[in-house]
Amino acid sequence: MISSAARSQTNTFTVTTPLYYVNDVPHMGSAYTTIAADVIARFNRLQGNPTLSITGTDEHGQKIQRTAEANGRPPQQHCDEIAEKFVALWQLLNIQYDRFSRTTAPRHESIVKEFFQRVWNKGDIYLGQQQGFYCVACEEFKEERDLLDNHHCPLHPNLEAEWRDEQNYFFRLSKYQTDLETLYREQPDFIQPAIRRNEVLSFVERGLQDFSISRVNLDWGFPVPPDPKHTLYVWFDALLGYVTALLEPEDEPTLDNALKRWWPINLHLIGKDILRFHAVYWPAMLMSADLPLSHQVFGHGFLTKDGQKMSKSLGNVIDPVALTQTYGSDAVRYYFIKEIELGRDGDFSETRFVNILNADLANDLGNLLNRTLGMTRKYCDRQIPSIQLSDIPDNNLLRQKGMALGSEVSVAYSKLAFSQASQMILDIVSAANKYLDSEAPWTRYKNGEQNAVNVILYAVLEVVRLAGYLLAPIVPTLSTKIYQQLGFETADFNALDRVSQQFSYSVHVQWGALPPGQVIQSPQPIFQKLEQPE
RNA sequence: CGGAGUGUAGCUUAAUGGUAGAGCGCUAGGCUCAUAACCUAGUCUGUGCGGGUUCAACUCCCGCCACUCCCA
Repeated sequence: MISSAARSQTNTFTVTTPLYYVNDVPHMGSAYTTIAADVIARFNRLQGNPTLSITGTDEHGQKIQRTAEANGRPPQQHCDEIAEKFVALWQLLNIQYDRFSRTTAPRHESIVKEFFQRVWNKGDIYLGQQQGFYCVACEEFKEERDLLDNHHCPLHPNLEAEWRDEQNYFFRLSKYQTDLETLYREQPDFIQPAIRRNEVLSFVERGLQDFSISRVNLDWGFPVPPDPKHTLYVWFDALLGYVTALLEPEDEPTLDNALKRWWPINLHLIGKDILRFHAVYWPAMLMSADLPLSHQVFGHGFLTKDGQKMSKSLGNVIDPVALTQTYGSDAVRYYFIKEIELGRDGDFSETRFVNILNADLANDLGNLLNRTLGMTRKYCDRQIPSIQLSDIPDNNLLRQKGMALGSEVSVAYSKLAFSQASQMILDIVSAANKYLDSEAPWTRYKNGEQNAVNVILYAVLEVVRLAGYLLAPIVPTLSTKIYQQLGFETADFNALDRVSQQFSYSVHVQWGALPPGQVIQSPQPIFQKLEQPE
């Protein structure tokens, strides 16, 4: 949960996705993390908070070097090509990031050097001997008992772990055992959700060991400053990519410059597989460098497809590019945000995907707007009915729900309970459909009850407006269409800095922000129904 | 081997020990303002398996099965 304590005084909000490893093209899991991060970033921008959204790519390490070699190209070229694919996917998914941090960027090396020096001066780095089997795919040393009989890593059974006996530089993680335990105790929200926190706690309780932060026989990475024969371990440099990302483009790459505005980071949104790096190693590194810690690490769940783990060998991976090209960014964003509770594992089924989108966005919400605008055009001369808010009785169900909705949904967003937020919004939409049916404004119009018609139509249009506004972090393009058809012609929820001025959160999250008399546009479907694949 | 978690209808999911609800899907009826939509009803007769505690168990206890994660 992002409590108010987890915000800095100026209300700035800094969120990161992982810097994705460029070993392969982006997969659905990366897209999922990034969508969620984009939603919380957009929610903060909508509220008018200065927001910095960070993503990027992690490009060093032996695995990258070897993949590039296998493809017959220099590592940098390989990284460039893959990074480009990430950029393209984020654009396709309508992700609004502020920084795309690449760990091969020259300015990143400056930050890493400076940070390393601080930790070095602290005496937290020493030269030691590391022996063991090394899985290049994991970029980790493995205990022999954890390997399969043939010395293959269980996670990468087609790859033999390599015996290494080498001098490495180590980071004194063990020194921070107590400080970390204090952190987890005093700041219980630091790791979310609770299940992930427990995982980390039991890991730390067993006792932390220093970890190796350098490799020899590896060129693709930054040299260890005091000993260039060694190359810095990929994770040490990758985590610092978050810091480099904070630099303004024109800044000199120094720690001071990086940390002056957006530090500390409010939220690291990650997949549960890289929890330890973010919840243990990273805060310890920051402690060593005497820097304030990030406020929260949230480890979300994994995705399955049709109930099965996705894997290349099974050939059942979701291609996020193809999916988005087929169904559009709003659809993809909505499905993963609404149908899967962040933090729990979730399933993707294409049948379900199409069903849910059609039911929620085309039928319930889209058609609600469409039918109500149609009546507004016919019964109210294309204008939002001119009523006083007080004309809607206190016991009007939509009014009651509508007045409560804004703050309830805000709380849900703040807790990263996106699924709950969208569910509450869809609930009021459903209530509006029932309301229309029971009030039957088409009959009342024929009976000459114009005042009643005005009240009914206003209440329903206002529900749609409110729903559109509150859904904007999730389905910005859809929300834009809703606002424009309601007569807010310049609305564009993909331009949130402007929206937060023009349609301020404090006003538009309230019941009754729809201006009576405003001229509506002709109704157009805001979400075309999707078709089931063959 | 150890530790943690999950298992509810065809699918996704709710339920301080107290009538197992909802949404999607499917079927029928209604309505006619609407994107074959919406509303209502029905269907779906489901708590992984076996014991135990209790007036009462999805919930607590024991064992088993299946799946997931952690074990540097």
